[in-house]
Parts: sequence; structure tokens; C-alpha cells
Amino acid sequence: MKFEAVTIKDIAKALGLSTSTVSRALRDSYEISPETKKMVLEYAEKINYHPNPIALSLKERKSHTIGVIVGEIANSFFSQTINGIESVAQQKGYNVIISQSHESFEKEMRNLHYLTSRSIDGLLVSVSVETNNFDYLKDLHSKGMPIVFFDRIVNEIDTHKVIVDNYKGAYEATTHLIENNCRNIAVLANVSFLSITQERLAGYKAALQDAGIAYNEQLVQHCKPGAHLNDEVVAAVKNIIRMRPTPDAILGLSDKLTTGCLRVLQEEKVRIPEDLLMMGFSNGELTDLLNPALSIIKQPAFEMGELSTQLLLQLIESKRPVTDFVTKVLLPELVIRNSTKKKNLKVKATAE
Amino acid sequence: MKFEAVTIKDIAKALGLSTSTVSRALRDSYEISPETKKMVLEYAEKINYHPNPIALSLKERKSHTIGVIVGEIANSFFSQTINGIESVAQQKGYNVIISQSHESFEKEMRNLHYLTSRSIDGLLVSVSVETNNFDYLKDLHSKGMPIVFFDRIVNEIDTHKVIVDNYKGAYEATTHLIENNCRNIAVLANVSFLSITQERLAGYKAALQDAGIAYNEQLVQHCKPGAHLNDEVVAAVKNIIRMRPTPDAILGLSDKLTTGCLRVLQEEKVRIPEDLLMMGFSNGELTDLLNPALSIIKQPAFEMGELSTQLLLQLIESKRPVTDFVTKVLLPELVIRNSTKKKNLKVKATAE
DNA sequence: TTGTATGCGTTATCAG
DNA sequence: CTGATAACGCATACAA
Repeated sequence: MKFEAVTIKDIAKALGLSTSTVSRALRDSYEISPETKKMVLEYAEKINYHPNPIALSLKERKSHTIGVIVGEIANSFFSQTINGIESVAQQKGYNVIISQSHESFEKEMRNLHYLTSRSIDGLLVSVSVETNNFDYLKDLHSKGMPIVFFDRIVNEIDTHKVIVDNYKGAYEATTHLIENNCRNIAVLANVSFLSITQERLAGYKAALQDAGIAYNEQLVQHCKPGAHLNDEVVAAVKNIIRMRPTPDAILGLSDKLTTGCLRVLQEEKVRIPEDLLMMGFSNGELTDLLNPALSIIKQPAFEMGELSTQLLLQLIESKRPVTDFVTKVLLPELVIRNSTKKKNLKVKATAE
Repeated sequence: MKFEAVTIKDIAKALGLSTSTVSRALRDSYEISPETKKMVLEYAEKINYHPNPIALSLKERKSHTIGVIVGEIANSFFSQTINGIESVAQQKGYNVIISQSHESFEKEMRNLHYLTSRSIDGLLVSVSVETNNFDYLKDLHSKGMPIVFFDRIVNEIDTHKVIVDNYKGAYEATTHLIENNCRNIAVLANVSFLSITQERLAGYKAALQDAGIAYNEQLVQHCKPGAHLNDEVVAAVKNIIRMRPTPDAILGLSDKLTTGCLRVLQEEKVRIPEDLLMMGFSNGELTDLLNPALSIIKQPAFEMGELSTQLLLQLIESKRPVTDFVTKVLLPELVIRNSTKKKNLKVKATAE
């Protein structure tokens, strides 16, 4: 009464052939006569035969499954990335197991253990905001597990990486604010050991420098991730709006920070763009519904998912060990809205 | 050089035992001497043995994998549901394969075929907005595939179902609008064959009736799903705001419809609550950032995911065929904000 | 208490 | 061209 029962053996028995002949016929082997092939194929079709993927996995020592570690599915950036991952994976016959770190290092480790114990063929990783120790990943990688990092990468591990040009995104956003006469641009950042924090901060600094504005460390507020992120953001934004002289703009360096900031500003009745300008990294669908409209730096999340998966599958399926690892850099899209009082201009996202 | 190589055989060889003894020792069988057990367990631990889940699957004829079919991961409601699903599944040692219908019947069918060909143990389904034909699902179910429906259920198939009390949610929201002196309440609905549409519409009608307000069919705008949903919403909302007498409120019967409506209202410069009141079903995180704040009916998505998964695993693991199927009804949470000029009151979500 | 043999579904390696 | 057999890693019925 169990759901699937039809195997190669059934076909063999019904047709008076051996299992090997059937197997070969199904795989369209050259050593099978056209008539036999036709017969087998037709019968298989008729009784709706499908090879058992588990048996195949056991034989091939491949699970056709890749593991994905992200912060949170509910984060728009990640759900868009996952769309990209699934579209490529499914097309190539791979399963995807997603696990969320919820931005906790401990949970990330647990997931990593879980995934590797489930015999996955490869790993797609965006490390949690909290992750500061890469020993386990290093160990995994050195043992031969194919890994591709995306977005929040681990520089110390030599493998394929896919990132957004965070430097450029932050540089352009900052420049845009400067062109709108901002001189005191405050920054809301994550902890500084995260690759994306470093890159975005570097872009910010470079833009200031190129405009001849001195960098003021006081203006950069770091928020520790984790359960208390919200509190951290509240405190940070309050710090910013109480500074003297009052900053004339805020730059949010991540999705969560940007929306968190908006929330606080709204509560504190600070108006955009009347009281200050704001730009931020964000992939949320609703940001364009926010009033006042917020200018954002949007990441090509879907493309990032696609590209990472392509690279990973390539790694998995390559016969020889790969040594020439690449780092792909995607361009973010600057979406300028009326909050910065300029007419709309878009920079399309393209792969480099 | 492959990643995982250590098997029961390795342990057996190293310890001079047979594989069956090792297997039994690892499974803590009563017929193995304590000393042997200890020895095996310690050695297994030492060389970091993990049973090969694929071999187990082949043996047990179980993949320990469940398939999930949802509309879109990027939809907050679904991503929250998936969180619930994964938390239960992972805890019980099950993998989750997610596939998105993107609200297309054809894609849903493709995914269904894909999933069943991957030998999954059970299926968690929320049918796409477009799905009008349940033959394949019926067939699958009749062949013994454990299925649990959640949110958008298929009434004709007799199995466990988990839904939100859509009737009540819509009833209370409508009542709330009526208490705020609305008499002409327009509705933005999905196609009428969807279970959730029917239930929510029924709640709306009942609330009108209980308040002695005549039901006016003209006020209900149905939007066809799919690629042109956005256009449909634009047209529907324009219809609504051009009606005479102008409706004094709009009720959005789904997440997409609600945010879509807000978008159009904003473009058309219709203000909430000055020009009309609005309430809607929504699970988006950002809705509380919207200005003016929108009162919403929020679904207990996480709990729904947890509960559905528990029921499914129960179905999968039960020895005898199950016949006493249940339909669990969860309560939505009404979040009233200042857009409807009443003080905040919350109805907590609880399982029934 | 432990070992031997078998099978889960498939393919690869030999024989014929 | 086709068939028999072994193997993938594990659990278990049966023997010892």
C-alpha cells in the first residue's frame, strides 16, 4: 500500500529481462538493441517508473543535496537569494536544505553539524553577524567539502565567493548625500569584524575623502547583533539625533539597521527629508511604500543566489580539485527617491 | 579524499567484530554485552562516526524528508510559516524541501512532480491562488501519500488541515470598521474559489448583517492572481475610490492585496484615515512602519507551520492508516493602530 | 552474546 | 547484445 513501489526489477520481471538490461535500456546504452530499448522505455512510461533517487545516491555517493546557511528566511534579502538558489538547484536536479542561523553563532554551528551529518554535497554560506570563529568551516573546507560564500564571506578561506560591491554602493550613496549638501553624515553600522561592514565603511570614508570632508569617528555608531539588536539601534539613533551639531544625514549599512532606524525616527518624530536625509541598504519590498520614500542601496539578491549556486555545483561536479577560485562582485542598484530631492536615476545591477 | 568515509565496517574491522555486532551496539540493543557496547561506542565517538542517512533511507524506505509547497518564500506569511515548519522538522530529524508555486498552477504541478519523484515522506501544502483542479493531489493522497494542508486548503481531500479562523478575523475587522462609523466598506478579494477568500468574505458579510447593513455586491472587487495581479489591484482600487457614494473604508483580504492597495492609495493621494479607513490581512514586518499606521489582521504563521508539521509527522510515523483527520483552527491577531482612531487593543493568537 | 547472510534499488564489471 | 553478480551502508532474521 506504500506510495512508490515500481522498480527496475518490476520492469525486468514483467518483460522477462534482467535488471541490468533494463537499467541499460533506460540509460539509453549503446549496447542494447533498439527493439528492447523501445519495449523497456514504453513499459516504464506506462507504469510510471521513476528511478529511486535514494538508491542512486547510495551508489554514487552523492546526495544531490546542497545545504544553505543564511541569517533568516524572513529577511527579504535572503528570501530573494534563496529564490535564486532554488531556481538553479532545481533545474540541475539538486535539493536544497535551508537552515537559518538567526544571526547566532551557536545556532549556526548546530546547523552546520546537522547539515554535514545529512551528507550534503556542498555548502552555500552567508555567515551570521555574530560569527567570529571560522575553525569549523575551515576544517570542513580542508576536508574537501565544496563551499561557496556569498554576501558575508570569510576571507581566510580560499574558495569561490560572491559579493556585492559594498564599497561602491556605500561610496555612491555617500556621494549622493554629499551632493545634496550634507556634511555631517552619521552611519549606522554592524560590528566591525563583518566583511560587509568593513567594505561599506570603507566606501563611506572614501567618498568623504574625495569630497574633502574630514572623517569623524564619532559619527559612526556600531550596533552589536543578536537578541538586543533592536535596543542597540534605538540607542544608536538617539545618539545620532542628539549630537551637536546635528547630523544632516544618516546612512544605514544594512537592511535591519535601515528599517530599525526608520522606526526610531518615526517614533521620535524626526522627519525625512525635512530634518535630515537618509539612505540605507535595503531589499525589503515595502520600503518603497514608506512615507517619506527612502532612497536605498538594493542588492542583486536573486542573481547572487543563482551565481553562488552555479559556482557551487561546478565545484561539486568537477573531477579534479579546483584551485583557481574566483570572487565575483555584483553591482548594487542605487534607487534614488524624492527624499533626497533629486530626480529619479537608476544604476542597473550587472555582473562584473 | 572524499569527505566522509567512516562506516560501520571500519569500526568492525578495527575492533575485530562483525558489522552486525557494531550495528547493534550502536543502536544500544539489549543483546550486546556492556563491554562490547562501551568499546564500540567509544571508538565510534573517537573516529567521529555518523550513520549514513542515505543508506538508512534506502533500508527503511523512508527519506526523512518532507516537501513543502507554498506561494512564495518572499511572502512574509510564508517565510514565518516555514520558520515554524523547519523548527519542528529539524528537531525530529527531518529535512525540508521547499518549493514555490509563485502562485501559478502549472508551476505547482511541476513542483509536485519534482517532489514526489524525490521520494518524500509527506507533503505540506498551501495551494496556489490559481489552483482550481485538485486531481493530482487527490490521486497522490489516495495512493497513500501523507498530506497536510495549511492556510489555503482543499476541502475535498480528507486529511489534516490547519487554518486560521478567517471568518472571525474578517468579522472582527469589519465590525471594528463599522464601530468607527463606516457603512460603505469596500473589499479587495482574491478569486472566489479559494477557501480563504470564501471564509473571509463570509465573515465580512456576517458582520454587515449583524450590524443591520445591507450587503452590496458592487463593493466587492475580485482580483485575479498571477503575473497581472498588480494591474488588477490598481484597477480594483481605482474602481473603489471612484465609486459614488465613495466607500468610507477598504478591507484587504490578503497580504498582497493589502500592500498593493496601500501603494495605489498613496499614488492616488488618498489619505488614511482622513479620506477613508483601511484594514487588511497582513503579516509583513514593515506594515507597522507605514505611515499612516495600518490596522491589520495578522496570522499566527509560525504556529501554523509548527502545528502542520507535527500533524504531518504524526501521519508519517503512524503505523496504521489514519482516518480521524482533524481541522485545527488558529486565531488571528487583530492589531488596531491609530488609523482607526481607537486605542490599541490586542487579541492574542491561541490554538484551539 | 556474537556472527552470517540477505535485501533495500541501482549501476558497473564481468561473462557469456 | 544480454545476464549474473557485486557493491554502496545499514539493519535484521536466522544461525551458532
